[in-house]
Amino acid sequence: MTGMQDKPQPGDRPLPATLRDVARAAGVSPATASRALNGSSRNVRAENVSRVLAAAASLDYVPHLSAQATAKGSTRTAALVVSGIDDPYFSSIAAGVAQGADAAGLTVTMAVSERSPERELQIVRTLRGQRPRVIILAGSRIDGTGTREALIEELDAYRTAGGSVVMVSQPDLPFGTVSIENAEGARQLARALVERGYRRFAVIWAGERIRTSRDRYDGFLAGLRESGAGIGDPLVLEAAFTRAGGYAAARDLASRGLDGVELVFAVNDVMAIGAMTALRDAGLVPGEDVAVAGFDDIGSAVDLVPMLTSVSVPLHEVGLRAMECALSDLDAAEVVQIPTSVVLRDSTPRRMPPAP
Amino acid sequence: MTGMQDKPQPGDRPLPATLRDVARAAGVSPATASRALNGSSRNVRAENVSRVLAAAASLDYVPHLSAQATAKGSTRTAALVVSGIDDPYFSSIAAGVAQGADAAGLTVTMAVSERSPERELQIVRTLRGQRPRVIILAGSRIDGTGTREALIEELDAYRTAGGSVVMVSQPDLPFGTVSIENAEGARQLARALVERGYRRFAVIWAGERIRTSRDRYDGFLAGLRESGAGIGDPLVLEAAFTRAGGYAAARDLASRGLDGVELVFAVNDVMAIGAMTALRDAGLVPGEDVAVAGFDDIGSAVDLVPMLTSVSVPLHEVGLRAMECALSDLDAAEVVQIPTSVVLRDSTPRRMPPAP
DNA sequence: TTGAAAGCGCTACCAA
DNA sequence: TTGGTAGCGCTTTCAA
Repeated sequence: MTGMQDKPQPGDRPLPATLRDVARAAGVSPATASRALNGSSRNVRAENVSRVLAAAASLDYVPHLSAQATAKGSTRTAALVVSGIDDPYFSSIAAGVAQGADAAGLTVTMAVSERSPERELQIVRTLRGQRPRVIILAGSRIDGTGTREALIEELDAYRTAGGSVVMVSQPDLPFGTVSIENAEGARQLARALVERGYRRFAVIWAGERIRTSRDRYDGFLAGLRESGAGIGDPLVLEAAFTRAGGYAAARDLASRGLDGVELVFAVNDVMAIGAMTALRDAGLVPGEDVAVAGFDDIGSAVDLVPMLTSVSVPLHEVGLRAMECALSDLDAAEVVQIPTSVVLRDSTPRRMPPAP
Repeated sequence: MTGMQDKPQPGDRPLPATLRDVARAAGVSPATASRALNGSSRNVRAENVSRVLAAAASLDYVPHLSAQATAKGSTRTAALVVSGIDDPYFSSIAAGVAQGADAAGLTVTMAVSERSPERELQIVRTLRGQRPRVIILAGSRIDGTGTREALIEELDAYRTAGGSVVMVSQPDLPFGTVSIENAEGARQLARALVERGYRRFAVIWAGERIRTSRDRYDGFLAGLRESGAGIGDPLVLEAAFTRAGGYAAARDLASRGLDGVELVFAVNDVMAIGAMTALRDAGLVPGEDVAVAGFDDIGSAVDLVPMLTSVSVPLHEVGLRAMECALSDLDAAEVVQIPTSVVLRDSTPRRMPPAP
């Protein structure tokens, strides 16, 4: 014992400063301090404003956002739900969302559903408790899981309470949607490929229950059929909606000697990338022995060999627009169409017609 | 006018149900309702628990997290700061963090600093107001920006208030750190490459001010020097810490005819990928005309042609461990080392010694 | 322009 | 085991 006092020194503040501390230090009431810090500071005497600001600075005051939220009844946060963040598709969208949120002064909370509709539903439920200003759902809808109605109900309740909901690429739900022209993009891709001379196609998709997968598949098929006669229905391979899925499907195809397929269309780029690697692993040269095309035009498409033909989707913009839609409080079921465009590259070289 | 009443119907609840509503519906006090819903429900009669639960369910009650947070003085959130989310390095870490947060029942809020230290500082400040349980900083430190002290001060205040801070790969700050063995990994890579027969190197880095860049560069240099005589100092190219940076640097190198360089080491994979594309665009074949190596071993390294030699960093695990460290409240400046390992692939084939 | 006071929705203490 | 009550930190009437 040295006789030293344990009593905190005057400047010792173990606890973060509260608004009351600031008010006291500035010699004003908490009400005035509050007004000076955010409220329309028009009605606070300039001198007091600076006193409060100075006090806040010297006390290292940081407003307690939760307290603010309870008092005001609203937060400054946006919630984003993705299937998986380590996927170029979602991380690009997330980047756009983050940018939009930042511009609007919102904090973004992110949740990962791991492609499970049940998990997604549970996430939305938790999110509701957070009272975010907006909820953006970017994961692709999966049909027939029985969670659809529950999800709609949950989101409806959220919206009724004043929140705004925006879906990315799921126009069949009754909410504002940033919709990617999946079918149309795939259709144009098919036509462009036929024009390049391809006739025998394989499509790697993720089944009809994944909305995005189905739309792109349907569009591709439509494009082929429109292209006139001489084009048989494509060989259809179902696989997981991931790189691994694309790899597995293409490996199987290769092991069967390609079945005469000239071009493999995978319904997204990561699947296409997996497919290209699988083909190479099977001793085939993508772009020469068999062409490959994808969808999304993720950034790395141009770093592949051969560069990947794809359908360009401005993913970053999709995220940004989703945020903007949410904030501009558009009509419930409004749909913003994001156009896509075909980008032909070396993975689908022009094909010489076979000798007659 | 139809004479219909505007008065809300009995079951009409435009506002979200509050705990009081639930309590009332269950015929208990708010205190009991609160206990039934979360508090150690040991001391609530079973019958009341079920009454409350039923009432909550029927009213679609979702607890107001902000209110909870103000009352309890603590939240269930974790904050993650990254340089940019659409970068495989950060999105993999983010995935790990998200998984860890999920396991701990935390919500994660994500902020993007766009590689600006000022922005990062400002983000941390805002984050503090959120009172998250943990803050994880994953962006690489940039020296000499004058924000270092301010950042430390901010984080210290946060920690004093009970939060826990974990940095990813920035062991020079006085906080818990998940440290990647950057120097050691690069050193071993250099040795392995020398062993494969390479002698003339170029290094594409992002300058000494970016800590990660410097550590990897230093390690690589050390590895070369240890490898004995006959190895000149590498050609050094500085570029942005991005794919575009790698592209630009390699383009310049190629336009100078490679200057005799046999292998280009880029201090991260995205730079290496950009470099490979630049070399190809210049008519060179990576892996044949010039070898390329990167660092991080991001997932797509095996989808490149040639497959990219790299130093493997378990990024997902890094994120997960960061979360775990934060939650296990380890000593302030504890450092968890994440080992790295060299992965040799086709982009650096064994090199035949030149004819004597 | 200002301050007192009454909340916001929830938790936690203290008696009962 | 329960309910009353006093907060948590902030905002926002309502008077002064």
